[in-house]
Amino acid sequence: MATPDPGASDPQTPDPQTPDPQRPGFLLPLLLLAGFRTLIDDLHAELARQGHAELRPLHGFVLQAVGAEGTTASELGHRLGVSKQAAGKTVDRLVALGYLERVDDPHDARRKLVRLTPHGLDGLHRSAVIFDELRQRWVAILGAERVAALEDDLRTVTPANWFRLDVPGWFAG
Amino acid sequence: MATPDPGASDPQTPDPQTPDPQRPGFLLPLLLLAGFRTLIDDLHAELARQGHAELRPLHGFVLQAVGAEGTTASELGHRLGVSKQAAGKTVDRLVALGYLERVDDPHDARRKLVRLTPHGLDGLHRSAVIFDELRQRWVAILGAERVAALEDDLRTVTPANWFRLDVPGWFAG
DNA sequence: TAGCTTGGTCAACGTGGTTGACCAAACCGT
DNA sequence: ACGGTTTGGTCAACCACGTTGACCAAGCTA
Repeated sequence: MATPDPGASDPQTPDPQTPDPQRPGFLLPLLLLAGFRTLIDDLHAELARQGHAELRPLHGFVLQAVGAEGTTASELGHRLGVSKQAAGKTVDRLVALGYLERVDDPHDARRKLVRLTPHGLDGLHRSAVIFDELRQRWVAILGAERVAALEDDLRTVTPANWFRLDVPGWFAG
Repeated sequence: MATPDPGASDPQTPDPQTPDPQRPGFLLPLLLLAGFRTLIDDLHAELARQGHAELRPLHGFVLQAVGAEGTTASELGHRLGVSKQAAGKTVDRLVALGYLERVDDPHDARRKLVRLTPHGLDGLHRSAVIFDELRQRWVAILGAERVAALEDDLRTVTPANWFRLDVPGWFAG
């Protein structure tokens, strides 16, 4: 690593030229990511202001996936599209933060129910409210039709199974 | 293709079927993320088909950020919005994969230029082509005006500095 | 009862990020 | 010319989030 590498001559290009034409395809994913991250960043800035500074970007979706009724780690992994081990580790972290709790299932000694604590329920409700406010901010800027069209268009070009809408608990509370 | 989902995206239509009030704000970030990930997944499926199975989702943007002229790890971190250490580790991985190379800067013994190898250039060009094709696929589904409107709207609601358009090398080929 | 399936956990590892510390080279003001 | 500051790169430790594979206890079923 410390050995200098000879042979590199004339890497200097004082004239920054753009040889290729514009690639519009590169912008689309960036804009989608920017829109997503803008919402997420604003959400967590506001959540931190409201006493939930510990919540990481992913956690809100996990709380949403757990839902008011609770689930198991395996089912949670299925809902989130990750392995049960990954879901279990995420649950561990949220338990340590006080957002989730594990309780034994009296009907099945293998299962351990994952439930929202009051703190977790509070965070989930606040997330929903803040997301609604952020969407309203977009509506105020773009107009309701444009935002609705944006959502409709994205729903159209997105595989239907992306959201696992078949799984109960999503987007219902 | 577009499955009409009554009440899911229209806050003006009351849907007595759902117990809780609709939280439209939750859908917006998910749809944006779904659109982004759909593009990225399709890109990498196609890249793998074209001999770039090793490229991970992030790497295309890194290659784009490096650009044809090359940069340093610090500058790369600035462009990507991460620390110079993180950028350095990402460069390490891409060097190991044969997409980037490090050469000493003869004008400044501290700097180590990061440049695309021919393999990296090939991957970058293929990414650009595939992204363009994916955007064309969206245009075929939604129409050119809707896709353009979607991009315009996202640009409007996104902080201007998100893309670091001031930094040379971005989106210029 | 025997055997398969399911839910949870542990271990090892990979990727992508962070801070803090440190060093050498470059820059700059006296 | 010297000495202090800035800059570029690296190392180390750590964290979040994901993967496979192995394993075990409990439940289900032929």
